[in-house]
Amino acid sequence: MVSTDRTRALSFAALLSPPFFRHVRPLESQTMRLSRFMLPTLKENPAEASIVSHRLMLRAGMVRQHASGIYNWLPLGLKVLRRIEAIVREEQDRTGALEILMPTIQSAEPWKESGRYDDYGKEMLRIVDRHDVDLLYGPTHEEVVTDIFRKNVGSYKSLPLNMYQIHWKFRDEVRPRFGVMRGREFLMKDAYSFDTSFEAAKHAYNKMFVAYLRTYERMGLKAIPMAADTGPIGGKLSHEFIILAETGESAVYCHKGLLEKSVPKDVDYDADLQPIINDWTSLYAATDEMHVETHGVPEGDLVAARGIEVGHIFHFGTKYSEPMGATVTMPDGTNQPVYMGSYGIGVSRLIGAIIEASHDDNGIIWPKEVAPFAAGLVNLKSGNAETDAVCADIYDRFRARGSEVLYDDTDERAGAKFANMDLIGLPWQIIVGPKGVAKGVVELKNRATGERDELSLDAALQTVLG
RNA sequence: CGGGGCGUAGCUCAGCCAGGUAGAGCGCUAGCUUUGGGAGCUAGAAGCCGGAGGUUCGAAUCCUCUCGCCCCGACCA
Repeated sequence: MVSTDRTRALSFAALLSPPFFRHVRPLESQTMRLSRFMLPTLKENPAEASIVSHRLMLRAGMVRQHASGIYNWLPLGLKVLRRIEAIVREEQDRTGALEILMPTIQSAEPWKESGRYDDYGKEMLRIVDRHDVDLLYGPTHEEVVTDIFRKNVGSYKSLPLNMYQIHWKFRDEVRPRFGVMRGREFLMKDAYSFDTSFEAAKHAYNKMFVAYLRTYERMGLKAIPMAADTGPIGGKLSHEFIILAETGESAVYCHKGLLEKSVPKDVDYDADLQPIINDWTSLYAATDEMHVETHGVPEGDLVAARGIEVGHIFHFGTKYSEPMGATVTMPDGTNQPVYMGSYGIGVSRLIGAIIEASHDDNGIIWPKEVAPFAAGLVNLKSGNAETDAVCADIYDRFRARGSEVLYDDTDERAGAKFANMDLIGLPWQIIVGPKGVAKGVVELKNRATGERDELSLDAALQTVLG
C-alpha cells in the first residue's frame, strides 16, 4: 500500500511521541551494572595481536577487528574514545577554534585542483559512484576545508580563523598493524588555520602547539614536540608530538631536559606565545629522519628512545590557498591568498599510546582523566543481603554525584572479578565483602599502586570522587 | 610492495607428514558442591576443518586456484 500524505504525517507524529526518545536517557538510568553491560573479556591472548596495547584492548573487550586495520568499538572502548575526544575538544575550543564536520566521502574535484589527486598515491581509497563521478574516502581534509573557506570567507576581517573537526579518516596503509595504533580507519582531530600573513599564521601555529602540550598532559601523557619532516602535506614549519614508549614505531632523540619541562597553565591564547615555544624548542629533539650528528647535545644528556607519534602540526603557507584560489580582500583592496596550517591529533591512536605507556602484567592502568569509569565496584558475594545492600547504596551515591562506577553484580567468584577489574584498569576498585561489611568498612584498591586500604564508606567515596 | 607464516567450536590450539566419517583446554548452558586473586564434579550445546575446483571407493589431511588474517622489512596521524 502506498503511503499517503496523511499516513506519513501520522507516522511522523508517532516518531515524535515519547517512546521514540527513550534512548535519550539521563545518566541516572544508564546501566553501569556488569550483569547488563557488554564486556567480552578474554582470558587468553588472541593470536592476532602482538603488541601489548592491542592485546589488552582485545582482552578488555574494548574493540574487535572487523577487517584488517578496521575496528568495531565496543561499549568500554567507545567510552574511552569519547573521553579522549572530550579533552581534545575542550582544549581546541579554548584556543578559539571552531568545530565543524566535513564529509568522510569527498569529491575528487578539489584534489585535482590542489594537484594531490595524482600525488597522494594508493593510500587514498578511491571510489567511483554510479554516475562515474570520482569520489574518495578522505585521508585528510585540507582540500575540503579550503573549499569551504573560499566559498564562504572573503575578507581579512574574518581572520584569524581556525576550523577543526573530530572525524573518521581512511588511509589504505600497505600494512596495517599494532591494532588501533596503525589502523586504516582512524579517528582524528584535524584543525585548519587561516591567516593574512606569515606572522599571524605563526601565532595560529603556536596556539596549537601550546594546546597540544596541554591536551596530552591532561591525558596523563608526556608528549615531546620534535622537529619533523613535513611529508606530503608540505610546508616548512612542522612538529611531531611524540610519546616515548618501548614499542614506539620509530627511533627518536632528545635532550633529557625536555622530559622535565612543565606544561603551561592558564594560557592566554591572545598573548605572545613565542616564549613558550622557544622554551620547548630550545633543546634538541628530532625524529629519526630529522636526526643529525651535529646536534650538540652532550653525550650523557641525549635520550635515544622509541616514540609513538600522537600529533603533527604543520604550517604550509599558501600551498593550497594559491592553487585553489582561497583569497581574502585586504584593507588596501588587494586580494591575497591566505596563509594556512593544519594540525592533527590521532584520537583513536592515542588509546593505544596511553595503554603502551600505562599498563602492567595484569592489564591496563587508565589515567583518571580518560578512564571509562571512575571506579569499579566489586560485590564479592552477590546474593548476600548485606553486601548487596551496601553495593546498592554505593552505586546510588555515585549516580547521584553524576559519576560513573562499574558495578560487578555478577555471581562470578572473587578471583575472577579481581582479575577482570585489573584487566580493564579502572583507577579504583571498591571491594565489598561480608567480612568488611561486618566491620563497617569497604576496601579501596588503587589500580596503579596496588595499595589496598580498609575505609569507611564515606572515606572511600571521598577518595574516589574527590 | 618484497619476504615469511597461519586459516579446524566464542578463545588458545592438537589432528595434516604416512587419506578412513571431528578432538582437547578455556569459555558457554544446567545441576550439585565451593566461595577474598581467573574453583571441583556431573551432564550438555556448539564446527559445510576459510572458499572453489580436482585426485580418490573415501579428503581437515594430497594437488591447483582463490579469499582472508598475522609477522619481518620498505612507507605513514
